[in-house]
Amino acid sequence: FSSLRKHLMSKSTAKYRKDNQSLQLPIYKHKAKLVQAVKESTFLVVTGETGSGKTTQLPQYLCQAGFCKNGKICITQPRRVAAITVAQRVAHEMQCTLGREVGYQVRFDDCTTQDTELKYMTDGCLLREVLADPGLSHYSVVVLDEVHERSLNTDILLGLLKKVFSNPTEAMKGRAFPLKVVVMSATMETDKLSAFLGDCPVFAIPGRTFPVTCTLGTAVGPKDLQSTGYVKEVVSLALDVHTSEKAGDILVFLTGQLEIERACDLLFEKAESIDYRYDVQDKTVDGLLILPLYGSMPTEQQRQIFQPPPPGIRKCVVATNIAATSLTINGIKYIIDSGFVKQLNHNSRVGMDILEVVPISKSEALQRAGRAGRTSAGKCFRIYTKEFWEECMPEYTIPEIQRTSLTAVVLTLKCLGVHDVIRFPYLDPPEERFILEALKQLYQFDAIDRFGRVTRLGELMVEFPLQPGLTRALLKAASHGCQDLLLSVAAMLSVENIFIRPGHPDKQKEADQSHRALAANSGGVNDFGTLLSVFQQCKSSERPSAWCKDNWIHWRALKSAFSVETQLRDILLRLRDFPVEKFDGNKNELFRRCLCTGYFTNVARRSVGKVFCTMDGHGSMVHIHPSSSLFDKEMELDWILFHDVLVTSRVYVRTVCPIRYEWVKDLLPKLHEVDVYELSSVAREEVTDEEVTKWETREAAKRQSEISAEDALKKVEKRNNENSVSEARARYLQRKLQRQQNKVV
DNA sequence: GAGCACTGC
Repeated sequence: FSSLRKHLMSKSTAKYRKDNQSLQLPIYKHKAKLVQAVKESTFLVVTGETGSGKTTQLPQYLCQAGFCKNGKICITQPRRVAAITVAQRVAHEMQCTLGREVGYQVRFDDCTTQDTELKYMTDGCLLREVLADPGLSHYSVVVLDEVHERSLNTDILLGLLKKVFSNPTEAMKGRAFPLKVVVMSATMETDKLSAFLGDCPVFAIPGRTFPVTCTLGTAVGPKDLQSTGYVKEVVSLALDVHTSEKAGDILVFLTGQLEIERACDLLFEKAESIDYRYDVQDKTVDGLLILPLYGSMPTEQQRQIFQPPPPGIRKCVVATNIAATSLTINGIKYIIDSGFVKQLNHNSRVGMDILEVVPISKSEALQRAGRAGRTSAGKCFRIYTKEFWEECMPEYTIPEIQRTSLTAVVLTLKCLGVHDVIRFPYLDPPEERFILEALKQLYQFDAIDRFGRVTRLGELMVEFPLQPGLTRALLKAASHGCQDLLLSVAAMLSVENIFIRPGHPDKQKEADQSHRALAANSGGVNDFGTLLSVFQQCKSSERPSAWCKDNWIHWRALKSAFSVETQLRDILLRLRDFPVEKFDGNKNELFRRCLCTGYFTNVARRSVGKVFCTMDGHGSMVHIHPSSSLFDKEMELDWILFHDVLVTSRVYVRTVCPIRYEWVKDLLPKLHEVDVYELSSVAREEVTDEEVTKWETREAAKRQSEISAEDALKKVEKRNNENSVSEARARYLQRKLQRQQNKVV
């Protein structure tokens, strides 16, 4: 006994010895009560601002309290880097090797072992795990962190966990020990969270941040909702701060690469004209270091941002929203907030995703301001007026689940046995038409049947970390034995843009020329083929990174495409269980036919001149984007298929491939045969066998009067484009006009 | 005749 005791004691002192830092964290005082709270209830909401130590300490407390005896403790994060860095820190604090007692799991990187007790992972990873093990049998505690960010995956996990306990499934009953759920969030909306989880207890931990004084401005009012004139304002404000405020770095929030480059140019121009001998009040500041920061920037260049500036020099980082959550820059004391953000919204009226500039929410504005108070008191200068704050900025950002396409989510839920996807317990339910649209698309892909039940194909599809359309095309290819072609194309389409297009006109020409050459080398007939060829050329080249540089291709993006391709290939090998179909034709045609199977919702036919009309039931008028190899060849085309849509001065389709009508002839009527309201009634309730027979009889009757492809065509072409796509375009044009006027002044 | 924020599997 004594030796065992000794062993345990040494374990607790060596393994869990705290350095002074963690004892000083605000959470430490609440340790006993927190552990008690977790013991006493199934759900617990823990709130605490940045600096409270909840992410690093709470899991350790639970581990020490014996929660690891039965199973692991997992802590989810919305981002990869966060999962990895937090795990590293906790492993260091517990003085153990990363990957042993403390580990992390993110896509492509599983750093855990059988013995891992604390597992930090991305929310997406846990969701995949739930698919394989709905009872979460390996875990004793599930901690959802950063819930206030409302990431799509976290929202789904939250609903699933609630559902599991409101109506324990077989999987849960089979558990040997109870599961505990801790939901951690910054202070906002905690009442709502607690109410959602059956009025569970809320535990508040004080944060350790410094006060940030905020001031409103005059540059942007309610009338300037679409204005882009704010760049000039932001620049002059930054210079004001620079010349009148004490030492401390500046962080400016803008919306995109272009805006940032323009602001940096302006800043550079003006900062050069400052005479630092006389103008600057704080004599410790001798100059301004201007640094742009956005996601597609090379990683090396991004790293520069974190270097402390030379003595006497003030750093001014001009960034996108990437600096709001993903990256933390030390030493920031001043924030300049434009009040806008670029956001991808799904529009179910036209069935398209539209990237647009919108005002940020009040909570987001607070978040931005908070970036100035991490190490000392700070100041935040907002360029918008009080009226703008009150009238144009919503309280909270609309959660992702309410503004994205739900096709993949609905399929995941269905595969988890959630039949009624409309009445699933969402913290914030998405609009019903978003769900119906998803059901319709899944039906069209043959992933679910008319009764909303997952088909064999749907079960296969859910295994792939891809957009459903791409998965569908890939599985079609696999059944024809030509998966190699689609594997690389699917990988290329699911990573960030691989074509580099620099800002300087000379280099732009050079890059465009390289890209055109790449398209021509691949046969020059379709953009999907170009992607395939780029993938193959780079992969077989002796020095792939050099090859990318020569051809203006993002090496970082291509590297991830290689990993994705390997992963997809592994999944395909593991499944192997799909029907094999014969096809006698050439490979090029087969390739494009497979694409049609996944993209028949993205088909358009040329109507007048260079304008194409989509066949998705909305009849939107679209143009081929100038970056496409088919641009300027429109008159030779009839039917096309495209990967995505971009709304700017026109509605553009990108990544295009010519197809033949015969290939989609049998698929197109699918777009019109199913009535979403029919699906809706099916979606709401479990279907009995009796009902199935009833439906099948009806369906048989329907099939006789089935709508022909030609009818579908006529139906679509009648519609015009008076919808929100043109609204979005009008907004873009207005912005452009204002930008031009701004330039003239 | 070009204007793609940020995540994630």
